[in-house]
Amino acid sequence: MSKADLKSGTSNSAAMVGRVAAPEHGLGRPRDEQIDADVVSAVLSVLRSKGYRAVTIDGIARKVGRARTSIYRRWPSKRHLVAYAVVTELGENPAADTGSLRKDLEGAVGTLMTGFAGPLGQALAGLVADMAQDSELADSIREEVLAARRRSMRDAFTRAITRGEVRADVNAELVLDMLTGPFYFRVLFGHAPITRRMVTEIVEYILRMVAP
Amino acid sequence: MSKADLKSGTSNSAAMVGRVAAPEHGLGRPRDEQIDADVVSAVLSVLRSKGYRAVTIDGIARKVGRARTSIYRRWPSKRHLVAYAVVTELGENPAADTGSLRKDLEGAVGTLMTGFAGPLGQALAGLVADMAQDSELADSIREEVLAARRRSMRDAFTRAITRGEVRADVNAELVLDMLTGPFYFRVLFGHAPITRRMVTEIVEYILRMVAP
DNA sequence: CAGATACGCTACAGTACGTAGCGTAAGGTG
DNA sequence: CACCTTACGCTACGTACTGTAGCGTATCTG
Repeated sequence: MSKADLKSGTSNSAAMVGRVAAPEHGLGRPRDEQIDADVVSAVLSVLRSKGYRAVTIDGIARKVGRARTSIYRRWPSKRHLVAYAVVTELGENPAADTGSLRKDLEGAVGTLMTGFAGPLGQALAGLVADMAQDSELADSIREEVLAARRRSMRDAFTRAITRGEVRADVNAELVLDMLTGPFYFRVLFGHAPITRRMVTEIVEYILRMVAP
Repeated sequence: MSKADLKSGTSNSAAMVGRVAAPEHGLGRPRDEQIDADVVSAVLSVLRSKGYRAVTIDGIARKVGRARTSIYRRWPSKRHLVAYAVVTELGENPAADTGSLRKDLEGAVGTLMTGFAGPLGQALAGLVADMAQDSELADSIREEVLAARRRSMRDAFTRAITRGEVRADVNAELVLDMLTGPFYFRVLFGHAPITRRMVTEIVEYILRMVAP
């Protein structure tokens, strides 16, 4: 599945975080791909250093030395742009299968932690607010930020169940939320730090919880 | 501790979600308390029906038939107003002590769930975004929305430890985040519903996890 | 009565959003 | 080569909301 095929308000089937598509018949002056790359990296840079609110279309345009309209040609709004930038940087999430539930989970949760240390962590609060008023964007973000990780972790549990390491009747959705929810919770509310130790500790607790 | 003693940007010691204080010497025309009440209830009503973004100072003022300036006289900004309204409606959180850890937790988590079904649930995403760029407001909200509940739950665990129902070496902060984080997670991302069954189930899982 | 503050009103300055129109640039196709 | 089409940069709008300021009037205390 490639990115970049979600038109302004026209979702086809699966919600996606994407750019406005360029025409397909190949006529006319082609898009300057450099602009896409520069804009995305400028957004990530501003996110890191000053947070979501500091990202403005005008500011990004000036930063990359382009016209505001060139940005609106690609993304219908600021929230789409930020979502796209963050998802692009997150990249794919390979579903690890180490044969050990503990290692599978530590891997998945570890990459989550790493992601939260970057622009995603800075952007998340703003994106969550945008999700609350744009259900289509909400679908996209749930799909591209949450779903892939959840699938791989769910699979890890399934494998562990067949190996007999985990009770067969666990509520996987709830367990996944207990496993990852605390990271989202902490990054959004800032009441406690997110550490590497937290990763091993929470996995330890989850394992104890789901043991037969 | 009474509300209403946090001036525009001047916090005294403990961060609070409050109004701008009226003068104390009793001179001059007194504030019309009716305005405070009307404004707060209008905010809660708009939160319920249309969400955080739909709350605008101008809209609230027109809805209660008052001048915008009368609102700014009481709250320095929209985010303070919304935070105040939500916290006011949440009310106090009595730390239950039923003698049973299970019941203590089900009670505390149950009221959290109930709160999320109301205006707080609608406001949370917006408030989280505001917290990210206003550290003073973040302190206030952490204190008034999270801290009281956490304290009472922490106490419940402490009592359970002395009764020998819970391992003495549990990481209370982490366990609390595993207990409540999933609710925040779901209300903010909407990937799964928050149900009454979820309350009993998550408490069940937590109990299994912290058992000696 | 004088002093002090609240209230409503109007006006303003600022920020950001997203849209529209136009001249020019840069590719394809006949 | 002319022609079509689209991208780009620019300028100008229109909209929405924020938060502040000044002023006349209302309402309290002493």
